[in-house]
Amino acid sequence: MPAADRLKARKRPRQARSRETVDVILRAAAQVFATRGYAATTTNHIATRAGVSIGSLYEYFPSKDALLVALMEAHLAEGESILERAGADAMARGRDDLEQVVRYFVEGMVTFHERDRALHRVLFEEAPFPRHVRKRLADIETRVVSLVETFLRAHPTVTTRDPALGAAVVVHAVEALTHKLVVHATPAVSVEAWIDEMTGLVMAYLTSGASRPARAPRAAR
Amino acid sequence: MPAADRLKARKRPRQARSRETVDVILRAAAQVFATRGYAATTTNHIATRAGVSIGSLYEYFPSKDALLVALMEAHLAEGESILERAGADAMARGRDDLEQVVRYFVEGMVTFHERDRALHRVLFEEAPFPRHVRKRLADIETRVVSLVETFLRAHPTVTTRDPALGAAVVVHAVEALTHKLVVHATPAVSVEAWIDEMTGLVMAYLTSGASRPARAPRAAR
Amino acid sequence: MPAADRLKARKRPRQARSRETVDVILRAAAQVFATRGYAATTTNHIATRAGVSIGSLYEYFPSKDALLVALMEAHLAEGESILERAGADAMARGRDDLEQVVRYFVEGMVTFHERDRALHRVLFEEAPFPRHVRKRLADIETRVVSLVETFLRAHPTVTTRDPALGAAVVVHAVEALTHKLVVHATPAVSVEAWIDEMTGLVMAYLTSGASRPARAPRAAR
Amino acid sequence: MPAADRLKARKRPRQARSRETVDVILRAAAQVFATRGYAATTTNHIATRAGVSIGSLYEYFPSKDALLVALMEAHLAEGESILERAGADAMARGRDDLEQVVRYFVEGMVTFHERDRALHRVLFEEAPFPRHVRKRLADIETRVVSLVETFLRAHPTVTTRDPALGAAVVVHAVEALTHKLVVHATPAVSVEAWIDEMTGLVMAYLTSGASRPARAPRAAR
DNA sequence: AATGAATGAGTTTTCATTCAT
DNA sequence: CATGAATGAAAACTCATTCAT
Repeated sequence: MPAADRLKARKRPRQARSRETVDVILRAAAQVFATRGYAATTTNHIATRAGVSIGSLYEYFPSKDALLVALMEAHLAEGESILERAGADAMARGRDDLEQVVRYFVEGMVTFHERDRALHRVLFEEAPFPRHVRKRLADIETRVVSLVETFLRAHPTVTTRDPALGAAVVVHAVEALTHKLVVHATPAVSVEAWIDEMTGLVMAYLTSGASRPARAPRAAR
Repeated sequence: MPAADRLKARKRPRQARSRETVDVILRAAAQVFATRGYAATTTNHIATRAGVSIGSLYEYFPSKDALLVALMEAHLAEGESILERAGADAMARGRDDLEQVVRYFVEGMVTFHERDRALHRVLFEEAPFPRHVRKRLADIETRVVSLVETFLRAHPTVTTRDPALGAAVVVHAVEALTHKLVVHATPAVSVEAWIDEMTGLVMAYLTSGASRPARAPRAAR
Repeated sequence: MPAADRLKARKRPRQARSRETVDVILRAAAQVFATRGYAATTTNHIATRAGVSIGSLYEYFPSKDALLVALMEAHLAEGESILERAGADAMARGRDDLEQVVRYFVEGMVTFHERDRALHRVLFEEAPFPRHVRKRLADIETRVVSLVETFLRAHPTVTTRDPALGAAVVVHAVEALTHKLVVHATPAVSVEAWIDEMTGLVMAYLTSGASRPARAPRAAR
Repeated sequence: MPAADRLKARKRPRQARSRETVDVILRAAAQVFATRGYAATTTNHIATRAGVSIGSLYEYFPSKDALLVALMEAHLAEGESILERAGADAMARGRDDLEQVVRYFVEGMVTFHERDRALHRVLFEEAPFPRHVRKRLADIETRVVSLVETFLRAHPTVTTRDPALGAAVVVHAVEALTHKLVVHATPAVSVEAWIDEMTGLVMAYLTSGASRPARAPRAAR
């Protein structure tokens, strides 16, 4: 098999039966990866959990990593749809209320990360992804950043001087804080409080005239 | 061997020669883990790179993971010392200048993450750490958070209503953004600009009267 | 299924459509075996190449090796008919011309081997044949040898003292040299030149009074 | 591992212990290949037969085929030394006695093939050799052919018109007939009688003025 | 202490074959 | 009869770890 094909799913299943099998396998893979972590997961574990023979698994996925990639693709697709919905909601509620828009964005991000904490953790912290999947991730992030940038430019309340940089800070800060919240759970703080704080953080940043020109280079370390 | 000992380094080497060997092995381990990733690294690779026999490696480290743990310990120790120095610098320059303090903190964090990007990445994104190491990490973070909290409480300029929550947001935001910056390098933006932005973000947050009481619970997802 | 039946073709197909299917499968098998070699050939490759489902293939051939046996049977049948034709030609042109007879025999052998070099190679050099197929091969060879022996006894020009032994030498020499020529192609020499040489070799042997009584046993090795 | 290295032996063993291990493994491989055939042999069979762990086997041979290649190399080396000795013997006994020289050559070939019939059979009839090993074989054959050619040119008794072609015929005929004799054993005929016949065959060919110019092309088949 | 040969449990993966639809 | 999804035994191979020297 060409090395390049080792990450793609193998068959477009045609019969209903096999589409079911693919689903069962993917669900099992999500569970097992999430529970045992990437390294400790074996294809046999997944097949067993799925109640399917190891042969059937390889019928549809040519390697352990192909399963991971399939899972990631599904996860990202879900993430995009969640964020789109958040965007639509924000517009509906009125684009004038900056804080409301920010809040929807933050909530969307949290929802996305919460969907399946454990799986998310494996996908983003343990999995050895190939270049093209990492690229896909970066692309999505870039797209979100430029959407936010457009929004910032259009909005009168925003005082950020460099909207491109500002958008990057907002998106990454929210993404990273959410990741932290969800993945390395901080049990002391409620999800709602975190959402408030993130909203506050972003609002303060956007309306405080931050994003100033750089000062003196930092001292040698 | 009791399972618990499998992660501790085996010998406190007393003779100079032994200490050298341990260093050589650790340096080799850092390089190989960073280059090949955790899973693809074998103990034999490390031994070979270190110019030491596999037997000698096991003389000092009882398992592959013991190497990783040792590396992490060293990395964290370095991190702590960097942040301590940043703290001292900040105090020296005058605790009144809030922005300067924040800036030192941010710079310290960036310095820490930059030390060895590739190794940092392996340690924090790929490595399967045991409970007690994860705990050690969380403890350090908690310590830093409460230091920051104390500082916030003491500082008159800070308007944050809930200093505990505010400290957590600040520490995690800076940590997470720095991680993002360093590990998933964003080549378009200079390190200096990022430091400015993070400083601005934190300053805006701390001086804007954010950290308000929570509002209505978010809609069902 | 009794093990003994695993090598026989499964159905005598009676309907025209079935016979066609069998042919398609056999042709595909010949191509795939010849191209990829025995070990690297899978029954699925053959079914795909034949444009037939794997289930249908097993409808007609109970195992991978049954395909090989069927191919061999067909190959041998063809070989026998080629040699028979060569024999008939020789008789027609006059049995007195010993050289002409030999030449026809040699040409027949070359023709047989040339039919499908690649398949021939797989069948005779790679394939793991069961006892009864190997026996079938040996039987054919024996039959040819005894035909040649009869001819040698009858022919006045032949000086060979032990016609049985002589016939074996002639048949095996021609067979083996032809095999060499065809399978491990010697591109420098033309097929025609080889035929001449083989004819010359056999003629010289048959008319030189060779096949003498054995001499002293050879030295210990 | 680079694909190219998968056929080379892995380690030059340095310690005496490991050289022994390599020998044990090779001997076991020869036995198992010879007994079970190429396809039915597994690396575990070989390791078990050798009384060695599978890991040790892979310590020295990176693949099943690497074992086969090593065996072939050894076999060919032995073959060359046998034929060299035969050549030396022939020269010693007097280069004038053509028949004696031929006989030594034939005996050398038989000795070579007889060394280990079963292994020889596997090596030459079943084994899927890579290009470079096949090349090595062809090279040796070519070398032998040109030695024989030189001899034929020098010898006054030889009437062959085209010594290059004649040499090829002689070498391949003897090689192929011997192969036939030894591998597909013809139990009815004694080895000594075969040696006599082969000697007679070659003598007749060399002294009969064969190797004539080609005649009319053979009829279309 | 150092060496490196030896170990073998454990993984991934293939593919001939079966059988429900 | 045809289909192709499902099966699972079996094979190659790896690598953390041990231990005789």
